[in-house]
Amino acid sequence: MPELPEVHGYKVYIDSTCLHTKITAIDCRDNRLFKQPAANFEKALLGKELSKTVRIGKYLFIETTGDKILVLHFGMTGRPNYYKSVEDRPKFGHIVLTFDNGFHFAFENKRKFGWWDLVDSIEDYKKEHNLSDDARDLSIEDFKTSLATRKTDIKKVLLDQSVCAGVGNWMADEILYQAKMHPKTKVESMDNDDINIVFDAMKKVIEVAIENEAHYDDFPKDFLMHFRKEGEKCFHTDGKIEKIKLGGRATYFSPEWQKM
DNA sequence: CACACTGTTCGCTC
DNA sequence: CGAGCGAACAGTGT
Repeated sequence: MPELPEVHGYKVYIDSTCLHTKITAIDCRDNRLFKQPAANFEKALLGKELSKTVRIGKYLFIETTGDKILVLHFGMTGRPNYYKSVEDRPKFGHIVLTFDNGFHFAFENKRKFGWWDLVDSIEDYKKEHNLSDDARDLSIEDFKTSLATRKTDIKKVLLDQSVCAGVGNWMADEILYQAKMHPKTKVESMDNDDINIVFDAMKKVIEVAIENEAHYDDFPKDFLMHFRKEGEKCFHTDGKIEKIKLGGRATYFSPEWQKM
């Protein structure tokens, strides 16, 4: 669920709610969501303020007035929720920060694949975890360099966070639909034009999704998201949408529209 | 009820 | 060392 456009929305949401207010409490119901001992988070956050957010792909870094930078990953089912009264704590709000204005920030995470970490440097973290530049800012040169050494299906490569950080399963399908390219196209078989087409489609999908605040219903009519389901009708060909497994993930595409 | 679903990480092979 | 692959992870929804 939360891919680049959603996490972008979460960043905007957090920027407009949680910054520049002192943190007075932190509560975590399940320490497995913490990549470090809970005491580290208390030490790094209590009495501090969140000051600035930086998003790279699906990772959200939150700088603080303390020494540490908070890293949030929403996993597959995460979202932020800023609320006023204690009884409004959302059901899956497993981690909650309380601010000295009385409001609370819940890190909702239904399936607990999300997590928090603490780091000293965003740049170091990006290097250690092999994250590319955010797909929204990625240059065509870097994209081409990444693809040059790859020998597998284009869809799998699009999902690689060291190639275009932020692209997830639905975006990869949408990018390839917009690019009229079969998801199993081998990267090594793609020529320069093919790569440019996929790159441009990626940029288009990102911007359209962000403009529409990742609200799929508002996407243009020719976007796969409206019929991304087995047996549905392709907007262009009226052919049926097919479902296959690629890299262990459900992949939807229109065989008549997307050629190898 | 068994399984699908989602993204990252780990362990393994080459 | 780096690419590629598949399993593991959690737990709700179907």
